[in-house]
Amino acid sequence: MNPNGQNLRFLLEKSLTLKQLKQVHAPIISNGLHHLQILLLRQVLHSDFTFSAATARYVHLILHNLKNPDAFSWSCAIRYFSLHSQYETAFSLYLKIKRLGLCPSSFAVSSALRACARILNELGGISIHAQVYKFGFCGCVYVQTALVDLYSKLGDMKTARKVFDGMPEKNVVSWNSVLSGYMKSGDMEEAQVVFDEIPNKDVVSWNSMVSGYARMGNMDKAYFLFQQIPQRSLASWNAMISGYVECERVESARGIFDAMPLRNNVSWIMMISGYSKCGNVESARQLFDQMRERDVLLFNAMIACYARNSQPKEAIELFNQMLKLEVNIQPNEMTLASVISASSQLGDMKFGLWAEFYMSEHGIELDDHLATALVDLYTKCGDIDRAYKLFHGLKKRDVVAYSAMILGCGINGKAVEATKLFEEMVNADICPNVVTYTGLLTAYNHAGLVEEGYRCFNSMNEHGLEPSGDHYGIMVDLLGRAGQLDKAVELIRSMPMQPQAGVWGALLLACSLHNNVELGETAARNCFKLEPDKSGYYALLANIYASAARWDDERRLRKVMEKKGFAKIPGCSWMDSM
DNA sequence: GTAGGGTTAG
Repeated sequence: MNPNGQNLRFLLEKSLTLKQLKQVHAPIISNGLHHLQILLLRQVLHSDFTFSAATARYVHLILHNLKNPDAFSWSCAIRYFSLHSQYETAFSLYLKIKRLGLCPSSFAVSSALRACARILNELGGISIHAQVYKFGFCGCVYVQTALVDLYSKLGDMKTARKVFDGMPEKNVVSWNSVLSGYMKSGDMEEAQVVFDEIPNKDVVSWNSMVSGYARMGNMDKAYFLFQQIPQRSLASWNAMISGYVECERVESARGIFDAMPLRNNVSWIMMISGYSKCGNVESARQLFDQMRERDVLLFNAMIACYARNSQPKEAIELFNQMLKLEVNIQPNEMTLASVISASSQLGDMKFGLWAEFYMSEHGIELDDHLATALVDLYTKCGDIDRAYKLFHGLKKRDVVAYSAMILGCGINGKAVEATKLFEEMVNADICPNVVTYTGLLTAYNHAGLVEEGYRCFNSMNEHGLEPSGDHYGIMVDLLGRAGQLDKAVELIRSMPMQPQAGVWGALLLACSLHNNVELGETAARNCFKLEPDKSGYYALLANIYASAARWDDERRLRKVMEKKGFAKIPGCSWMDSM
C-alpha cells in the first residue's frame, strides 16, 4: 500500500477505531503530511473512546509532532483532558499554548478554568482570569460561568458574585454555579434567595438545594424539596441517599433506594458504604451480590466495608476474586489501602511486601494514604525501620500518619520516640485526635510510665478532646498493672459514661496480678453482666480465688463455667488430681 | 453546574 494524501484524508473523514487511527498515523508522518495530523487529532478528541493512559500519550505525541502548532488543535486537547478529569494535564497544556504564543479559544479557557476549579489551583485560576480580559472573553457566557464556578469552588463567594453580577448574559448553568457556591459555604439563606430568583430552574438547581440541605443534615427540608422536583434525575435520588447515609439513617436511605425507578453504580455504592458505616456487613454484601455490573469502585466499597468492620479475611478473599481473570478488574490505590489495612489486622507482613512490588509493577503510585496503611502494617509486624522509612517519605504528614506512627512506636515499646513524634506533630500545628491519644497512652502503658500516662490523659481536654471509654480502659490498665488499684477504681468511678466490659476487664486483670480478691469480685461481676459469654473473665476470677487459696469459691466458679459450656481451662488439672 | 470507593483505635 502506498497511501497518498488524498486517500488518507478520505480515511480520516470517516469514523475510525483507535487501532485504525494508529495505523493511519505512521504513513502521515512518513509522508510528511503534517497538515493531516490535525484531522487525526480531531478524530481522537471527538470520539467516544474511553479515556486511557495510552490515548493520552497518543494525543501528546500528535500534538508535539505538529509542524505548525495551531490554537485550535491545542484548544481541543485542553478541552479533551479537562472533560476526562485530567486536570493537571489540561492546565499544563494551557500553560504551553501560552508559551507557544497562541491564542486559546473560549472553550480552551473555560476548560482550563474548570481544571483549576477542580484541583483548587487558585493561582492558576486567578492568572487565567486576568487573561480573560486580554483575550476578550468578557461577554462569553461559558468563560464567565467557569469563572463563577472557580470562585465558588475556592469558597470566594464575594468574587464569584461580582463576576456573576457583571455577566451581560446568564444561563441556568451560571445560576447553578453561584447557587452551589453558596451551598458549599453553608450560606443557606443566600442560596435560597438565589434559588427563588432563578428564572428557569432545571433539575440541577433542584438537586443542588436537596444535596445542600442533605449535607447539613436537614433531611426534612431536603425531602420536602425532593418531593417538589418536577422531573427527578438519578442525582436527585442519589442526593437523598447520600444525605440519609451521612446522618446514619441507613433504613431511610434504603427506602429511597428501593423506591428509585432507576439506579446506577453511585446508588449501589452509597448504600453499601451506608451499611458499612453502621456495621451491617451482611446487608452490604447482599447488595454487592445483586449488582451485576461491577466496577472497581463497587469492589472498593465492599472491600473497605470488610476491612473497617474487622473482617480482614473476607476483604482479602474479595480482593483475590477481583484479580481473577474472569473478573479482571484492576485494583487501584484505594483498593490496596483497604487490603493493606486488612492484612495489618492479620499481621501479614508478606502481603505488604507483595503490595509494594505489585504497585511498582502496575504503576500504582504509593501515595500518602497507602504509605500510612503500610506504616501501620509494618509497625504491627515489628519492622519499625521499614515503617520509619515510609513515614519519612510522606509528602505531607497528617494526623492519621502521626497517629499510626505513634501507636507503632507504642506497641514496640518505644515510648520516648512516641513522645517525640507527638511533640513534633503539635509543633507542626497538627491537631491530635482521640486516636492519637490512644496511641500515645498505649506507649506509656507499654512502658509502665504511670506519671507520663496520667499527664497525657489529663492533657486531652487541652486539645478539646473528651477521653473515650477506650482511653479510660488504657489508664485503668496502666494504673492497675502498677499496683495502684485504688486510683484505678477512683478513675472508673469518675467516668462520665457507663464503663464498658474492657474497663472492668483491665481492673480484673490487675486484681489477678496483685491478688486482690474483693476488688476482683466487683470487677468480675461487672464483666459477667456486660459480656456473659466471654470465658476469659471467669478464668481470671478463678485464678484470683486459687491464689488466695479460696478453693470453695474457686470450685463453685468452675462449675458455673462448665454449665455455661466453657472449655475447661488447663491449670485446674493439677487441682483435680489433689 | 449535581453523585460513588482509601489510611490510624491497649
